[in-house]
Amino acid sequence: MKGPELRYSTAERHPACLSTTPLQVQQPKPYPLSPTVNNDRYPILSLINQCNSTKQLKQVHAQMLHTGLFFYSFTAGKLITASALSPFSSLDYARQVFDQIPQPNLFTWNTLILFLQLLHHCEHFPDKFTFPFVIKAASELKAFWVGNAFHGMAIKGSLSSDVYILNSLVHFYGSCGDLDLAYAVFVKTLQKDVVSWNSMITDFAQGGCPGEALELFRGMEKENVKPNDVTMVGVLSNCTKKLDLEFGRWVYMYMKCGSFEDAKRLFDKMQDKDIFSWTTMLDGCAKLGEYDEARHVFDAMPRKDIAALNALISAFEQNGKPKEALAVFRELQLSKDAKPDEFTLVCALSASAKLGAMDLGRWIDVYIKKHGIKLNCHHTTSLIDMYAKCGDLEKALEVYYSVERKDVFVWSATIAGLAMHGHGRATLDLFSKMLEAKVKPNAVTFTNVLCACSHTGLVNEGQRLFYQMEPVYGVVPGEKHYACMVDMLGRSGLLQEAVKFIEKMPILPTASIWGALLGACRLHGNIELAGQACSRLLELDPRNHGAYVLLLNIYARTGKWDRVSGLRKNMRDFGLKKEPGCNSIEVNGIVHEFLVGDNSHKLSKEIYSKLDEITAKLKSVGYVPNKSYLLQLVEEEDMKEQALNLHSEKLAIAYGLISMGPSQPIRVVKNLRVYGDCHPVAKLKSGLYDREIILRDLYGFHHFRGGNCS
DNA sequence: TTAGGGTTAG
Repeated sequence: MKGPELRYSTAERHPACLSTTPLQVQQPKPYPLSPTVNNDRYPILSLINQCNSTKQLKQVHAQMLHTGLFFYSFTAGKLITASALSPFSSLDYARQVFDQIPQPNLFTWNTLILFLQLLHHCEHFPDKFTFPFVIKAASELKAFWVGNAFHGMAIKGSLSSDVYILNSLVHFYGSCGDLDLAYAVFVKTLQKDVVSWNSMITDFAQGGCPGEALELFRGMEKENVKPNDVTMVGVLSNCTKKLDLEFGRWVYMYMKCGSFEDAKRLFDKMQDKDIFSWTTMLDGCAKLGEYDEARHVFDAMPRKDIAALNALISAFEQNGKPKEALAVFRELQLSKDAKPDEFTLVCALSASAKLGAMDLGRWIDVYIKKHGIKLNCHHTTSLIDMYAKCGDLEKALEVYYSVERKDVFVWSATIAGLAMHGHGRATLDLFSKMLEAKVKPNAVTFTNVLCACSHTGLVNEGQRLFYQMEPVYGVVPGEKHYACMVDMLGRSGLLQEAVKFIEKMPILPTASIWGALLGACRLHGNIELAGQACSRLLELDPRNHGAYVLLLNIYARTGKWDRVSGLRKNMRDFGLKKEPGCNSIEVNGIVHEFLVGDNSHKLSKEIYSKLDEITAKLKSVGYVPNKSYLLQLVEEEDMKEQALNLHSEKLAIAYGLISMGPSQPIRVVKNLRVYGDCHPVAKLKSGLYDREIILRDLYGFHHFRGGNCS
């Protein structure tokens, strides 16, 4: 909200404002233009410089409004500087210019306006205490020309060796994105203090030059400047924010056991570290995968607030550890010190979605309603995602219909929900509605839509959309989209088209693209092409277990036993092991996990006797295990698993049958693909026990009801 | 007087 009475409130209270006739004071000459900013790129700047009357300036002003240049802070800033500091200056006009700038930061603008008034009305030249303030204001506004002019004025006022002013300028040029100028000022600072180093390090870190930041970080050590918490927090949080993990890990190692007096100890020794520093440290450790260290930091925190808890929960949640995330959430639920806030709820919902923990998800939904928390788009998206991933598409759609505000995240989550439940047409319809609502789709939206087309055989529609992505919607197709297209063509049997598509792609094929082709070959039994795709896939991803197994199968089937033994040797050499199949089921808000042949559950005995009962029942209705699945599996482990009827999903379903009420649907989440005879068996079970069974695997949902699969 | 800083979704 902006209003004139607010905007000028500070300025109008200034005694100088009582004067009606502006004083004419000698103005400093404009500082020469920075050599790194090209005047040709902004011809308007030359025009501004050439003006020698307010009338001319007004003409330029009008032109800037017309072309939109007025709405860039540095061109607008230049206009303000020109109108306020030029020989024909008029502060009233500068104010008018200021008045037209949309949503200015009131405080910083007021600082500048006050400064300009000071220049107009005060007979003393601003001193070394004035400049850091106004340069800071210019930094916040990223008003290059304004700050640049201050730089010139400071030089003119013989203040250019003051370390405070120089440090401010380093920060200023950095925040305007001019690292060269920032560095030039930094180098010229003769008596650098820790703030000088920190400013420049931060400029580099935020300006996308982590290498230079690190170099400087080392430079501090050489110069015997002791880094402080600002150094550490700045460097570490910048690299984790950008997920520049290599850099982050480097810094982390440096901190942990590095040569420079051990920065970790520095952190431990810091006297005045506040909760921000602690949380940054915690977040940094967690994001770098040092969970034990993160937990350690968390436990050592003298005071923990909700943000610290959130940092821990979200770090677990986003690094494939949803179970650990929910464990922390449970601690929070039990503790009286802190209450979950909107961040916590979003993280916990997301973790519930990943685990298929619908009881907890529903609890959060109720919590939100009970506490009258107004849904924002983050909540809405997470709720839709949670219900969809827990298998309750109706509930997900209910949330979607219940909210008015829908951003691209909300739309994309709903589209993804429809897609994962196999509703291709509905996905496309929703996508059209999204366009009608004038919400611009992004890369993720397209991945979801293309995925739906691929899974439901809507090849023409998918292709049409894919080729519209860039020209119509301005979304450049990425690896995932190309992989979707390969999957779409391959799945529908157009294997040669898929190969041609890969050859013509403007990007180099990645492992996931060969993986998509491989999947299609498996589906359509094209052994020759599968062999080629496998080889390419293994070149790029030599540790891909699935590709090895498939290639082994191909060689075994075609009798190429020498190759089989060669591959087996490779696998042993690489120490490759299959990712263990794991199924989870949530009962009364607790997620139980089962591995193959698992007997660690406390009700293991009951589960296995239930399994026997199920097997007997299945036999009695004439079920015969399909041995053909065995032929597809070369690995002994898989054979054993299959032969012993101990697939982990079977254990999970058996547990569901003994522990849940007869009307409750059994929801099982599998970390891999549902395969073998588990699908037909689950179908039979849903009929025999009159239970709804919902199986989620890596690729989507299988709903079983009354002996049928949707 | 100057530098920095924590947690959220598809």
